[in-house]
Amino acid sequence: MPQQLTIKQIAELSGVSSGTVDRILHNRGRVSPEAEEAVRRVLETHSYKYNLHTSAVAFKKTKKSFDLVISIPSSQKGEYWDLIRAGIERGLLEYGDISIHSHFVFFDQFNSLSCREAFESIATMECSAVILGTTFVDETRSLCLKLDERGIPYVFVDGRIPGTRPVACFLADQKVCGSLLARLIDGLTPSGSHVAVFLPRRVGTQMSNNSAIRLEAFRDYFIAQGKEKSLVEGYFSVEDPEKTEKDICAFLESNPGVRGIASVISTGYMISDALSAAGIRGFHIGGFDVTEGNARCIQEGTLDFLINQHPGRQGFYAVEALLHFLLYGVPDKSMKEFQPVDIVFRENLAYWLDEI
Amino acid sequence: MPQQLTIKQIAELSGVSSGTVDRILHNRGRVSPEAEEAVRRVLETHSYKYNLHTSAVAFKKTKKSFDLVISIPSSQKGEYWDLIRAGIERGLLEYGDISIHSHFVFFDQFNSLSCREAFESIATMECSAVILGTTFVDETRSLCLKLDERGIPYVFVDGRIPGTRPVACFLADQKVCGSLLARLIDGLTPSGSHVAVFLPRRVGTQMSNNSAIRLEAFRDYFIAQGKEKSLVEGYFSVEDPEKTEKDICAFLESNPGVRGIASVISTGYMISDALSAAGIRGFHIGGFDVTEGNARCIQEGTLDFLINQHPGRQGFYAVEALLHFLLYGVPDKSMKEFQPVDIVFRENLAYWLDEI
DNA sequence: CTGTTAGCGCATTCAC
DNA sequence: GTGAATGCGCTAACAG
Repeated sequence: MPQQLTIKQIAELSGVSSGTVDRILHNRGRVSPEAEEAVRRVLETHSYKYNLHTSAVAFKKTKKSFDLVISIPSSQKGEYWDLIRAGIERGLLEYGDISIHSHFVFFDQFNSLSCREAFESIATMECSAVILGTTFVDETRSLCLKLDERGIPYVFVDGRIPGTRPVACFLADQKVCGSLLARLIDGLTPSGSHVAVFLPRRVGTQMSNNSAIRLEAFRDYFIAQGKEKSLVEGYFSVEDPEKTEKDICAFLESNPGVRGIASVISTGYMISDALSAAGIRGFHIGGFDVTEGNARCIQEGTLDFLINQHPGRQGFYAVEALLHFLLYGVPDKSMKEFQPVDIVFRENLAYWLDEI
Repeated sequence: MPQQLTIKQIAELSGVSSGTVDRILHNRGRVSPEAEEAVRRVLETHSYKYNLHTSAVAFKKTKKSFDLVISIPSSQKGEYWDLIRAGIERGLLEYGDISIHSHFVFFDQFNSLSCREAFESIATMECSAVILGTTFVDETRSLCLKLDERGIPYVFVDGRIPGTRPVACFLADQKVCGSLLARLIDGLTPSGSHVAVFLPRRVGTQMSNNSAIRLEAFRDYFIAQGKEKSLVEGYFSVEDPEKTEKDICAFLESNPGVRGIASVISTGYMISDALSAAGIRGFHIGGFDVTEGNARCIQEGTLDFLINQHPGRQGFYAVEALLHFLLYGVPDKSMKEFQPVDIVFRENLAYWLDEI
């Protein structure tokens, strides 16, 4: 058990004061080269592990208070973005001993104008840091440029935007998601049958970047498998259960070879519900994320599996990462951008239920 | 954001001192009913959230030092129990600011006598707490009774023993493990083919309890599926690659319908390696845990999937749970006995590689 | 039984 | 550019 040195001990060993060691360890500047050299030499043979607890305690003294602005899509209770929101709230609660004022600005994930408006209001807002749900690329980039100018740090949840400089981002590797979706639905369906991948039908909206990557990886899997099983694409309305049902029934009628259905978005339960309502059985269905609707269908047995991006954790980590940066001025190196995805069947659903 | 009260603030509000509030909040006794009543009344309208950081800092002052005894099976590097050991070490390191002396006592997981010897030596050992790998039921129970008498707390990793009183235990739900194994291997193999479940062949050892439960759940799955796919059982030597190869080749020759192989223990990679060595292809294989050997085979593509019990996390949590109990005198309510299992394919293997 | 208080390790302030 | 001093909230020891 190697004895952990404290700042004070390092100070003694190197013949400087603890204040100086602190300045060196945290790159706060205003140190002479000699002092730095002396401390570096001690650090070569001894290890310093910064103590989260005492550090947090000491920070409290400053009574710093942060204004966090969080802008993510609005969402029904128990749906994807609502789970992210809940994760963010958990983070705020967990770090409740730091004084944080949070301000949520929601926008419509299917309406770029609504996002633009939200982001424009944020651009001039007085705040310490921002958490952004990355839905619309151009709007996000435009806001980030302004935040960069103002020196306001930001983190992304559920995406990454090229050309921006976030403190951190938390998302699932969408290629992995798409491949797993393909692999699992392939496994569930008999050889020779067809597999359908379903996309949301929506007027005037382009597919989200995440869905596009998933879809590509999904296709790649089937291409790599050769022509053994063919892939067809369908669209379904996510606005109205009756329209969904009509879309899906029509599709399945004109594609009789299909046995497996994969949804690249988190509203797969709507497909299950549509089939149940129409009294159709015998299809295997896979989707994304342990949302309220999906969990119900898994329990009912009308949905076979989910790829879970763990949205709550993404939100939680976003808060953690941002606070770390606000407190220490540097990103938390231990945090990983790509979060693991869980594969969820009925058997192991229970582990994730307490998040919805 | 509801303002969190500190102990001092509660003390002021209820007209007692902070020491008294601390005694009440942590059930340390020696308080008058009146004081308790006054504080309870304040707590009805205000919320107190105990501050992990300051608490941890304050504890350091006491310079309490704990002697932990950890007794788990010995294991090759990168194998199952070695990953648990590594998780325990990570825990000890993470809490390195608390002074902990750890003492490992390894035993042979296939030799109950070795376990008995190890546990008997522990029974009289001077220590603050114990972590036990639950391999042999009778030996463990016998030790726990003695520890109970001496008031020494203990936690289990990888199991649970009826009739004992551990502070916590960390394991995967073995029924879930067995069902998932069955479901996944079923999905990978064509209908009409057979599936083999492989058990370790070992002289004079009964199957471990975990394996037995997995096997039962595995069988149950196929029984519930009807007779569509039949299940056969095979045994393989885990001591010597050549014997393994001979066992498996002999088995597959006499069971030509088999297309899928499931291992109920974490040495599934030996099956993959045996098939590779024999130049046999075309089988789907599933096993347990992201061990070194299994991870390699997943990457090579000779093993299809793993059910990962996350052994490192189990070990880590064991340390956390024990320290929590040692410091606060009560079990950490937030810790769950059943840990989630991960389903691992080649696509998402990367997330777990840094643990081996 | 109760109140008071030292000090855990660190971040910050402020004389020097 | 530097170091001494302060206090974050809590635990435990101790004096009453």
